[in-house]
Amino acid sequence: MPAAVTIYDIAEEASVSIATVSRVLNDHPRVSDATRRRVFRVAERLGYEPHASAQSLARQHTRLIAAVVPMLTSYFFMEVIRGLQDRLAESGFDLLVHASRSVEEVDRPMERALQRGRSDGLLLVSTPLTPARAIRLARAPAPAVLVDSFHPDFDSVSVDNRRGGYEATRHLIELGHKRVALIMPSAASVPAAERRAGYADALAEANLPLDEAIVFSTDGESHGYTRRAGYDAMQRLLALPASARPTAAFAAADVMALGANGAARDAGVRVPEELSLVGFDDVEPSAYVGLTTLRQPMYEMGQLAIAKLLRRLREPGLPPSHTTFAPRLVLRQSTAEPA
Amino acid sequence: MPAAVTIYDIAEEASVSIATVSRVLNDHPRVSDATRRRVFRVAERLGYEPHASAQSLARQHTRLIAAVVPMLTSYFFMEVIRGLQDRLAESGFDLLVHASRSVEEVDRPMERALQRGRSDGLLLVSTPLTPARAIRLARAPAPAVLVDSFHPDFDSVSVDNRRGGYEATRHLIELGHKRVALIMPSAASVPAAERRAGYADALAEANLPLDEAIVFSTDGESHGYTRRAGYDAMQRLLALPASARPTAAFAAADVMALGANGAARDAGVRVPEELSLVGFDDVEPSAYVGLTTLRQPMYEMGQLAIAKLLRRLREPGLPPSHTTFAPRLVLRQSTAEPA
DNA sequence: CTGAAAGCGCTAACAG
DNA sequence: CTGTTAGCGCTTTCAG
Repeated sequence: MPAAVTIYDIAEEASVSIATVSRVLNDHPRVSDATRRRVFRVAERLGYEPHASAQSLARQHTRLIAAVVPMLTSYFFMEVIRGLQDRLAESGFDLLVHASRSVEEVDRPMERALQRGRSDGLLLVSTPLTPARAIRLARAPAPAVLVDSFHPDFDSVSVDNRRGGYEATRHLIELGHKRVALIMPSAASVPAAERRAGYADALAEANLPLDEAIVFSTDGESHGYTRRAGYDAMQRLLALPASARPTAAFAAADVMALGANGAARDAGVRVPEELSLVGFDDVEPSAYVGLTTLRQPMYEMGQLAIAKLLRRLREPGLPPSHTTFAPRLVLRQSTAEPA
Repeated sequence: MPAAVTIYDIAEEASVSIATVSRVLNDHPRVSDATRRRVFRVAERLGYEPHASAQSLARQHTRLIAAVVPMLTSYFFMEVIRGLQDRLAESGFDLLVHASRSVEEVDRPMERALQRGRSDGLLLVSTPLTPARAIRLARAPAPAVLVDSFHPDFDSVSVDNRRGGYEATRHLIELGHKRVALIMPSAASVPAAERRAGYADALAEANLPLDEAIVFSTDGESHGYTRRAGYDAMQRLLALPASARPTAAFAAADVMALGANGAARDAGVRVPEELSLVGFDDVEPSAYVGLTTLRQPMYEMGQLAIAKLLRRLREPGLPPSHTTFAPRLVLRQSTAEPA
């Protein structure tokens, strides 16, 4: 590898000082057109490119945005990240991705992302802001924006989970279902708990009882947002005596709905003829399978999150800005009137 | 934000020089246990953390690995990235992700990733190495490894596409199909062209003619790796007169197979009863849909790619190392004997 | 075992 | 308009 060319080399070749070189490279106004051109030509000829670390150190910022994301593999995060990327591409910032295996293990990557000189701003995705984390974030030099979670002190972008849970359940009730089950991940997941509250709202509004016997919640790693957990829950549901069996189910996450759908199919129970099913998220496979669900605008959430972060980088003094999207009911083929 | 603490602060508090502080922080052996302890305690108390850019500049490396990936959104890439991440997590390196909208637009992100002082190594995913790119990479200070593409001069990890295409087609032929269509993205895509070659191999081996009328290839953006393109291809296939219609199809990518499957369903053609279908990749939705396909070990490919890169960082002189995985036939419900 | 000092490559006053 | 000179925060000889 040929010795890297620095501004000193350019300065020498162009017979100017390094200060001048730096000026033209950062197109500072106070430079004569003649030298400007000369320096540019030399830089070009030598194939100069600035040294990122040196610039970061001198400028005291990195042009890097860090995203901390649990379980990178899920469709939800893919979409969010796609939104981030697209919005970021126009901005000259690059993306540093810190993934963790679960929501619990997010602190280490977060710590790394927060390290001095690592990045200019932080995106915390789907990570509940515990008091400890809030304190840590508050005294960090870089601003943070929350995606899919909320805290009064920080910019955030999220979705109205309670309302989504309500609409999912109401849709089922309006179709005529009197007994609708809830399949959900661990109640320790804040969004899940909110969706459950919405479920309860809809039931109450329709004067339907909330029967804990048909609320299937899952614990374990990744808060139970898995196809497997949905599959198991549906098996339990189908094991209920005919008299007690619900005619519909709201799964508080599409992955779970997909698993539940698989369990129904394996048990020979037809969806929606014998059982209606609605999910939450609208991840890609849901379209293939024809799952009715509540759509979160994941891509837009990612875009907006970056917009907010860039804005705050520009104007640090702004009060925290919160945006809550309304989830939208996407009607497909997994729901129908009860038999 | 409180003024950041530097090694100067620690040095002062601990009454030593910054050189000593630096030594204990990098656990250099030649330091007395007494001062070592003292410095550590002060650093701890002050909540010191090193400045990433300053370290990078002084050390002349970043502990960052850059991955350049087209169409980040696809499941294939997410799995690869998950492999990268998991293997990376143990290593102390962080991941810088550069995404582009398509294979063509990969040069800009690649350029950024290659900038001096940006990262220590590069992962080029699913990007054909044109001569120009090969030259660029060869004179870059950072080593690169290719994932899902090949070039003799660089480490690479890929899959035997030709063999996969061969096995997919042979599977269909062995079931008794005499007329099997090929649904593929643009032939400009190298992996697609290889899979097509495998398709031709299997046909030739069985003394079956290769009928260009039932080879449906797609052009356009993202090389046609889309659900839509698969859908359209299947529509064209189904529009063929009954006598000319194939009884099976090999789609050279799962996304396309999924789209094709949708088109069949929409046309009332049952899979596999009336038409067998096999895909390539084994992305997640394929399992939901029951698609028979050829699996690429995406996660493992990602892991291995990082392993190779870290290895090369350690031993730059090594000759290029190439690994080719054999795709594995995953039997599901989309293939059967012809009616 | 420890300190002084010279960088790493670039930016940004401050003079002129 | 341009050059000199301090840094940015850390690592690493080189002496001692």
